[in-house]
Amino acid sequence: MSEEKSLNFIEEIISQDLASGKHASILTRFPPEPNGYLHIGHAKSICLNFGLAKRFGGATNLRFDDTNPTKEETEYVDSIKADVKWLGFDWVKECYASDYFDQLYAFAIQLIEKGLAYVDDSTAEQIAIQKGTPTVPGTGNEFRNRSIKENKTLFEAMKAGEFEDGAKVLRAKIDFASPNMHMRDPLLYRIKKAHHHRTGDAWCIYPMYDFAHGQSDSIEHITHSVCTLEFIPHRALYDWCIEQLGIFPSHQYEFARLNMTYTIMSKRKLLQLVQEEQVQSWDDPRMPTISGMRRRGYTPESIRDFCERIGIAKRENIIDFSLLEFCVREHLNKIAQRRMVVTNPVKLVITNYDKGEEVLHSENNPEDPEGGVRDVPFSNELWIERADFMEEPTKKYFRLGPDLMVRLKSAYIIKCDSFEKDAAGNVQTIHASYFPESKSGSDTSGLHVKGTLHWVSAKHAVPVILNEYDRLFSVEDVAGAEGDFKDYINPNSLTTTNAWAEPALINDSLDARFQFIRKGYFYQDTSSTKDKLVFNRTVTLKDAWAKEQKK
RNA sequence: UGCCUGAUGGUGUAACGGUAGCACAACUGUUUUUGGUGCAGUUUGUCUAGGUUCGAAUCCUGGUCAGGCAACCA
Repeated sequence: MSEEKSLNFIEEIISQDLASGKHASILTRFPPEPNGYLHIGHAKSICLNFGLAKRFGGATNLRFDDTNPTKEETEYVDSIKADVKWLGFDWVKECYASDYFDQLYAFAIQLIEKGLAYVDDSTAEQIAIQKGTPTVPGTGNEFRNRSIKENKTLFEAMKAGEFEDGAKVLRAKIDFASPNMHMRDPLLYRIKKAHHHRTGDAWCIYPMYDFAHGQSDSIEHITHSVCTLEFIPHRALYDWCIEQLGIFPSHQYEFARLNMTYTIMSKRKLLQLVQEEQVQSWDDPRMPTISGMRRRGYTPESIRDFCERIGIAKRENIIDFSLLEFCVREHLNKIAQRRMVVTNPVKLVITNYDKGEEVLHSENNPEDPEGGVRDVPFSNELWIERADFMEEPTKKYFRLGPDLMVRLKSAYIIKCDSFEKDAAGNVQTIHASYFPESKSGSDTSGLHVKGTLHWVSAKHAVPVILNEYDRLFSVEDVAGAEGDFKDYINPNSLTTTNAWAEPALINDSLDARFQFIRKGYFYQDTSSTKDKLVFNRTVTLKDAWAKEQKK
């Protein structure tokens, strides 16, 4: 018997609702506002909502919460759809709150007729003052006593465009003494003479979140409406609207949103980074956006795995970025094609190699026996990493140095005989001799070495550009840090370098995943072309040597 | 000094009155033609004070701490 994975608290509720017959099947929804690009926090919500439906045999709607025309754009709608699809999920219906504007308007009229909503002429400031404070009850005002007839006439006039923005609002008549601020006569509709990305200029009044979200859930017969913790105080109002309107009783459940170390999860701040050109775009590979992560080389599988591992609960959390990195490494290790790329090159001459050149073979993925091999040209002049040579090797240094031996990956064991420096004192050329009988795959030399280096043949190498990324911010808890979050931007979050690559990369497919041996996982950037290959580093390899060096 | 949430190793997350488990991180060892991978192992935890009980992370009471709650945003 394998142990079943325990249910999170929402799965617990659903399984009880199904068992008790409260619902025959479930319907969830993912309800983004199209005012920005989706980020990894949304991925958590997407995996939750679609995952719930998948697990319990239900379905999920994609619904755009587009009730604020001044912030929303079609560009965002398109990117959101692309991101959800890329993550591997399909919605049963594509919905828009704006599709319900007529229905929502009718609901408002219904409330007015029940004496539960009124038109208020107060200014925003007056309304704020009259609301009181969390510890002091609100007062309300004379507009609260308007007749049903007058309210209806006024609301119709609002819809007809007879008033300017801000001149009037529609409010629910609930309770100014409520300890829940959201129940102190919340706003239902406001006037905004703005162009909507879908309804154009058909409307000049738009419903507030609280008068759109729950009703949209209800109209679609959403059984379990899952949102984040900050909406807990809204639930009373959510339920109030549904009850007063007598419509399908959707229920809201709340879980803690995702926070991660060294990054931010606020759409507003993300937008700021884009607008102020701290990053290049929404899909800059340093961004925690789904599109940024895609461009950087993260796989949908690894993001889904991550969302599975972080779990769902109600307590605030901040997840180590290293968990995400673990997830992507774990997947990429299994699927990435191995290639050799040298970034900071130094010339290695094999003095006793007189064959000129030969073609060697190297496995594409040691994790995958079926992965096959590729041709790798070898010659007497190679590029190796400068960091792989030390004039005066320290203890535990397994690489090259005077009289030291290493294996060249998939080639031969070599021994360093001498080296030359330039005028500035930098090592310029390393001379070595090779052992012909140590050839990979048919090694009869009996030699054993601790280090294996990657290399490229100098005359066969092709130039590539590497974008190597570091964390976007220099502190763990960016949102919790004092002052402006932009003060913590890591100035070295992007390093672009020129490198030499083995020629196989030229013919590799555009969306292939690579591991550049001993360097990390890389993915071709959207700007990459055959003439100018550009790779983004998705994530480094674990580096035990770097840790050792710090000691 | 209102209301609402919440509190389990460094970080997450389980345990539904009965052995505090799992993952990541960290650290050992081992394997390895990637200082990668794999494998084996180690370290670290129930906010606090009482109470109920044979037995409490779990139930009760008080306290402490953290977060949220006021926008013509969602």
